[in-house]
Amino acid sequence: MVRKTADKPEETPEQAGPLDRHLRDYAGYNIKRASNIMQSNAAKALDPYGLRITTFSALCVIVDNPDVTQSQLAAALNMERSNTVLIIDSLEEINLIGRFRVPTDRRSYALRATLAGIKRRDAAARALAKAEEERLVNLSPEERAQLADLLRRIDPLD
Amino acid sequence: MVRKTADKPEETPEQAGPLDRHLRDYAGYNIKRASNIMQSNAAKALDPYGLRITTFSALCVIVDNPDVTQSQLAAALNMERSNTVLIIDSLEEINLIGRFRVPTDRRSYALRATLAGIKRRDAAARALAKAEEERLVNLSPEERAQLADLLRRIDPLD
DNA sequence: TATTGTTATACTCTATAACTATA
DNA sequence: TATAGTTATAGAGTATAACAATA
Repeated sequence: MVRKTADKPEETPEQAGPLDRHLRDYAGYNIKRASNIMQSNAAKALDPYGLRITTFSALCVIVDNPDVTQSQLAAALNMERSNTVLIIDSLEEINLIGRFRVPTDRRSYALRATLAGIKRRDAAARALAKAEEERLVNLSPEERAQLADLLRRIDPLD
Repeated sequence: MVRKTADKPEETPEQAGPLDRHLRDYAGYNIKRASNIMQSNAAKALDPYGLRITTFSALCVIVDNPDVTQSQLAAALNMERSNTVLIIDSLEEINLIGRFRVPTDRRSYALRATLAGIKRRDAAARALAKAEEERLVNLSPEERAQLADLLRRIDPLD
């Protein structure tokens, strides 16, 4: 790799401002940065409960929707069916959920949370809500609702 | 793995609404979903220019800040120094940027975009802006500014 | 001692293709 | 044929530790 020497270092940048000033014009860049912060914050909050963001999300859907199938779960969380398998496996291994055969369609499994799963979800959900609360302290309730609304209009969800 | 049979399938869910209704109360969940959409949209827009999101972001910073160092770049993009290396490598391999030794501090490299790098950045930036425009068509200019402001208050940036 | 760039490594998330068993 | 779950695999992003060269 041939590397030359900087013979004429720029004394002042062409334009003032932060190094990423151009990127800040992109909604995707701002969303990604905020998302990274929220994700690492959430991961830290969930870790004491033995859950990652993906396993917590799946557990939430299963607790709230008894007998949901893996395909339905994948669709709800906007992920590939194949990627749900290991997530479900790890929740089943620690006895937070169970797979049950559906008599009327033996291809699919009905997923149900155990009592331990429900308790774990509830405790983790409270911890996560608290962690988000601390992180979003700069936003009023109205602003948080507004943020959710704007984001929903990027991702139609339903 | 012992799997039982669902002997009492729930006819109706405990509560109405989408499967992920509980998760939608979390800002992190909504941000992540919107972020995924913006990211895949951006990746598609940048692909024809031979750039990924990470290489485009780095190229942007280098074009706008001649002689930036790798450590400064890492700090600006909120990433680890070690992870900039391969990104810089790939930009250098296709001759969009160059590493130049700094006489006053021989530990660091000054990064500079080539003419081709500047042109590639400009073309890719236009394509990305257009792709975002299409994706954000449901948001007015005021709402986009508001979104950026709310996100910035989650990620203080400066 | 501290910093810059680097290498190696590992973990997670994501995406695709192909397989099986059932429908 | 089509669908549900599964397996294998690969790419990308992210994080940590340790090293050489330099300050």
